[in-house]
Amino acid sequence: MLSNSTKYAIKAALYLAVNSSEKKKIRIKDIAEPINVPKAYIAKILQDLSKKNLVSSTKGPQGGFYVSNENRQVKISEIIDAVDGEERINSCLLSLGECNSDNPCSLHHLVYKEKQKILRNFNITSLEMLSRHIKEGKSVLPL
Amino acid sequence: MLSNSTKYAIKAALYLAVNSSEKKKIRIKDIAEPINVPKAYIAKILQDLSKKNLVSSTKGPQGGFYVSNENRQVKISEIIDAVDGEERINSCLLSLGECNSDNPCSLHHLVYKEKQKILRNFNITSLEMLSRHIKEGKSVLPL
DNA sequence: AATAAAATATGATAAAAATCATATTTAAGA
DNA sequence: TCTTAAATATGATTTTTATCATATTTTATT
Repeated sequence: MLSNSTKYAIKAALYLAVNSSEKKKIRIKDIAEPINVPKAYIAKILQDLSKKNLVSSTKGPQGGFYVSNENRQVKISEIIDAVDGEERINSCLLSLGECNSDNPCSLHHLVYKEKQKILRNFNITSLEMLSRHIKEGKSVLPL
Repeated sequence: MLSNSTKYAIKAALYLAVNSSEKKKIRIKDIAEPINVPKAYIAKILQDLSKKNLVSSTKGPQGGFYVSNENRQVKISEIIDAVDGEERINSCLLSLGECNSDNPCSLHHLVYKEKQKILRNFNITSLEMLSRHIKEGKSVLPL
């Protein structure tokens, strides 16, 4: 459902949402370790997210990655789409080109309602909401 | 969510459910073309399914693959588990080792109810049910 | 201005998944 | 019993994904 890269992207973005701010930037190496993702790998992913303005960064001494107040409104779906592309998560389970209620693949009716709900949840849930959740101890940022 | 191999496995099993019987076996090459999957690739997958008694086969002239009446009761989940392993579809979205309502990852509450429903649908839906669906024109076996 | 600390850009390597090829085994039919 | 048609077993190749490495650019600090 989600690629490894997207999982890492979400973990990193959430880590930043919980631990960083405009005034508290975090260096690659200080992100990689707590979320347990190879440094060079998460660097590349964060660079992508930064270029797409989903997280923020500054170069040079005292630089690093962080989430701005704008970034806090970024939705989970935006991160997924940025890393995996919109195709992947929307595609038909059996790879039927146009799969919808008028032309459903054989598994369509087993999943489409639930899939719609999940996608909707991704669309309405922001980094801010999840980071609050984590800070309140209601969920866990893995590894 | 599903690997390519599992998609092919489901397509092939459904093709057999619709078109084969104990008396009408179908050769690899006559399956591969209509479902649009490379011959050698679908051969390997069907051999696996056959070894696990999810579809049936006989060697030699007049041989081929088919679904027995028993096979018709095989559930979609059995095919998925046979090809991808049970891990894949059950695993946490963020790869949290033990992810459940007591120890939820940050995305858990966005997906778990819907995921349970989908898994349940896979557990209760048989090849027979889907092949009837297809024969009635209510859904489409892709490609 | 010079230095050093950070991200950035680019690309190389490794691992996994998908795809392809072929020699072997089995069983029907002549 | 011989031939032939089929699956089976095994493994090679290709493509994609994940991972690692490094030279370049930017910017704060001295």
